[in-house]
Amino acid sequence: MTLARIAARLGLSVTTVSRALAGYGDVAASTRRRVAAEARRIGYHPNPIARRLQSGRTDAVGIVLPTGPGQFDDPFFLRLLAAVGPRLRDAGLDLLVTTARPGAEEMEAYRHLVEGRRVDGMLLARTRVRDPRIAYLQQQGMPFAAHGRSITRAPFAHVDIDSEAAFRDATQRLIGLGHTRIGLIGAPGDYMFARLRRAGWRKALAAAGLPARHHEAGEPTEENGALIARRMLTLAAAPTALLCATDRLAVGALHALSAAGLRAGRDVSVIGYDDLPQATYTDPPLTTIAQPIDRAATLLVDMLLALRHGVSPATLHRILPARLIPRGSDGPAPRPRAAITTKPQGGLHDADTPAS
Amino acid sequence: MTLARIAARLGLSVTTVSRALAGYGDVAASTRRRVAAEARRIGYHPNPIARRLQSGRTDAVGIVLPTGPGQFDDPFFLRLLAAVGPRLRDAGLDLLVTTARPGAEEMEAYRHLVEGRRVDGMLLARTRVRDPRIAYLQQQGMPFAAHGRSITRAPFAHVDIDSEAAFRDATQRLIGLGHTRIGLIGAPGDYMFARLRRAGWRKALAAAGLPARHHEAGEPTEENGALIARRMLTLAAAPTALLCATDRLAVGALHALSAAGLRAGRDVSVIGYDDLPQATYTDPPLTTIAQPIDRAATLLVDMLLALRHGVSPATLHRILPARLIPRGSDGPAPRPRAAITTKPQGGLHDADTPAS
DNA sequence: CGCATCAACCAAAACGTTTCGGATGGCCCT
DNA sequence: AGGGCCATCCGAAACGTTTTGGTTGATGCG
Repeated sequence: MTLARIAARLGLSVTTVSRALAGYGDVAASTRRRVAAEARRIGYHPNPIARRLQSGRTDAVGIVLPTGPGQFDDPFFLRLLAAVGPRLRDAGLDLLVTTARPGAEEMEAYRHLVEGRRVDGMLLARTRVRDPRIAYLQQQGMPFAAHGRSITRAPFAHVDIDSEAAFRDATQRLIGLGHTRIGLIGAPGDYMFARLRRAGWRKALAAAGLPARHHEAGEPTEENGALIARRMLTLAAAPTALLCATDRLAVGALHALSAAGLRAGRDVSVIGYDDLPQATYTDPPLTTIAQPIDRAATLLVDMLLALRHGVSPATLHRILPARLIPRGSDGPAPRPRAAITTKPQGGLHDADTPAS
Repeated sequence: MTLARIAARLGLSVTTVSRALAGYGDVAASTRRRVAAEARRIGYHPNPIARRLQSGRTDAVGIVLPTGPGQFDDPFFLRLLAAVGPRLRDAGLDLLVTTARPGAEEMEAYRHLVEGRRVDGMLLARTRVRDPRIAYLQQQGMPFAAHGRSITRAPFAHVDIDSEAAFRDATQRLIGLGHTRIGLIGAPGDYMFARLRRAGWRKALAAAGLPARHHEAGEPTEENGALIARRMLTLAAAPTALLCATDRLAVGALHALSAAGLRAGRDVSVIGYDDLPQATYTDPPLTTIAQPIDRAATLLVDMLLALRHGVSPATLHRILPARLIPRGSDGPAPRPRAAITTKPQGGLHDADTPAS
């Protein structure tokens, strides 16, 4: 199983066996063949540990999955893993996955991977506006590529989705459908994606001369979606359309609507973001925004490889467009008064009870 | 950053520094303190690669995530990762994640991890009735713990959920509610879990003297759930209850119901399995079966640790109970003829069109 | 014939750790 | 004084690879 074994059996030195396998020119073709044959015969696989010790690289990249309320089964990360997996494989890189709750535990996980010299590259996602992870990695000089932007002094390699444009377009679409009171069910403002989506929504409203009232944010869970939708719908001049920062929020919002006796897509329009598999199967099917996650994953890995080849992070950044997928949960604004009349104050609470 | 550096600075040998840090008794307390102080000062972290080379272990475990149609964003795996992460961390084990489509690519992924000596333990999930991965790992002598049973010659470490009992109970519950035609929307029969759930369903029906008609299986996606439900509901004596092997299938089934103008929980009962976060937010909320995934993850890691300590796989197996979570998608069987009358043959197709 | 050139091979060092088997010196005991 | 014991320390080997800087012997050439 080792070079030494092959060398002994063939009466060669370890050096020659190593160089034969590595394809160096200074070994006779006949010898190379003998070595290759013997290696295949005994099922030789180079010991990656020994190789790493000698090369000083780990050929592994790390990623820390956030766990905890509202995060831990966010399909986004699984999709990212699935997309990033094959590309890393092609590049001969292993993927080390750690889980951590955001906060202290999270930074400890990064330290474990970085200072513990377990990886020589990191992937990170769900960037925050000021992201301590990015600051840390930069300070440690650890190469990394991020899914998402952030506000930093020094540039860093990243791919992001132009979700600002996506939300601007979605908002304009709703405005085009006659909506004038468009609420935003957002995600916490320290997430960069949340901020961008909010900006898109705000700008579209501003451009149309409409006020950006009705904004509330929460961790992107169905529960929060339902909670916030419920609150918005009981407002005096309730929104007739709800733009949601994620599909999970949107699913919750849809639930709140039907519990309140409102028909999504008719009484109130709802648009989400992510295009989860379930989005096709809500009632009505969810109009949502799909992001090119495979493409983003490929780019992220490419950037990581470029960084290892010494390319400066400053040149490595790409913004990809998202795509709106019209389905059934949005539609023309209801006749001005109708929406308000349809919304029964008490009905909300009635409908709430049996569900609990 | 190395032992040698500390040794040089302190005028000690590498051996002594190593033993001081490792807590051996043959180093003076004062020396130990000096070493510890210096290590902290320069931020020493032992190089795991060097350690691995010398110990012959990798202190890493691997898991291969199935990707591909219907699999790739199955929240089950993310939940498993999240649950297994902290336990592995506590045990000082790294987690290496690979992705692969089931089939040839999958076995190659296992070979990469095992023969490439990247891990010294494997976790595997979604076992199949005859599982080539298990056969391979056993033949290679690689320790592993599986989530799920399988039919093998030699015993192997595993945790499983008693989903047979769960499905038996769920079926009995439906029978108790007066249902006599209970369909099963299953998963492909080579998945062990699919077989167990089907067995539970069958046995409960047999015990009640009811026929086990209406069974069809597909990869557990919403789409297949909808497809199969649609087909079953157009049958002559259509089932009044649909037991689904997973929540994703159930979500699809719910969609098919409402598209056909049938009310879930009244006209047709639906029960799922997994308790996905969305399950609370379907319309009506999905009655489902929850599995103790955290507990299973803990046990899996414990088993892996036991295996490393030389415990025989034969003693390592646990079956955990699942728990039915009643919500709104099941209810009393409709009055005998009513159900059939309510189900409009043509309405199905009508309802189908706008959704596509 | 003597020298340069070239093809083919190899010994040894290095990566950073742990561990085996001592070595050293001080102390107590007889 | 001599022996034994103990506390403390250390040299060297080992893990398996890659790389550096060779050596060897044959061939070509003037």
